[in-house]
Amino acid sequence: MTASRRAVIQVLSAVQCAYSAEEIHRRARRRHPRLGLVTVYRTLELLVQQGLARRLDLPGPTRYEPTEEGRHHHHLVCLSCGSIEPLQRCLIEPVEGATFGRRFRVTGHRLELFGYCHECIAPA
Amino acid sequence: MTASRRAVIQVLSAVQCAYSAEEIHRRARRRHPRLGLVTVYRTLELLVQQGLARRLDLPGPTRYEPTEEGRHHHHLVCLSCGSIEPLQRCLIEPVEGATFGRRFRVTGHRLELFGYCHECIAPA
DNA sequence: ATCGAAATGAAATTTCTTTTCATTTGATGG
DNA sequence: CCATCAAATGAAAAGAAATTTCATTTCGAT
Repeated sequence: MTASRRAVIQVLSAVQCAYSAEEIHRRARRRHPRLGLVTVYRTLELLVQQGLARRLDLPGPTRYEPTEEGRHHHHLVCLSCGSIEPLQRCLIEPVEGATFGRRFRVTGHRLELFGYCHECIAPA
Repeated sequence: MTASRRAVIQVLSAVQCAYSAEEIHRRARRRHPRLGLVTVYRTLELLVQQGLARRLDLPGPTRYEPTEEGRHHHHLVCLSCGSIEPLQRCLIEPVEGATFGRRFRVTGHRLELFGYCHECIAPA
């Protein structure tokens, strides 16, 4: 456990929803200025493999968020401005552990709802 | 309507599930060999905006598929080999048109199930 | 056929991510 | 407390995916 990792982990755990590696880098740098972006990528990769972070493939850069118990949520992605809001309710039937299709064993899921955020519906 | 677009549209409409721009390019080239990858990107973007294609952000390159009525489906993404299978059943409650969270208006959704495909569970 | 706007393709560029490699760090045992 | 050494780091370079630029071509309406 190095200072670099600690900085990344600290920032990520404070994230509620969907930060890009660059955003995490910018924030973690405040604590640890010599931190390289590469290390952020490597640490995030590590956390994903350990199940501590989730990776979100959305339009634009890959985003990450912590996988805290009891904080399962989905995402509302604005098609106009690209903003992302969490949606606490889970809208799907439990699928983890189930088997589908051609004997495909499910271990996780990801649901994104696309549409238009409040700002974009009613511009200031 | 140009020959290039026709080639891309023809290939895309034959796709059932999740092709990358490069794959579409390779196939469309068989009909129209001077077709550039750039035009494939541009045409796919156009089709997405017209609601004729759906864009899938998954690990790796962005994938595309036609949005044919009555063919709504989700994806089983193998975490081991990266293969993608369609899942015809829709597991979520209808959300199109509904409003969630901070007055977010939903127009579409995307569900991906992650896990391990038959091949990867029981290697040959 | 002719014209003009829209579309095209090649090349260059940008964005995001990963690899390489010399240097630094930190846990471990003396 | 310090020496050791594998693991981790960061800078630079490389690589993948997607976009922009711009001169040329194509389509379709005269």
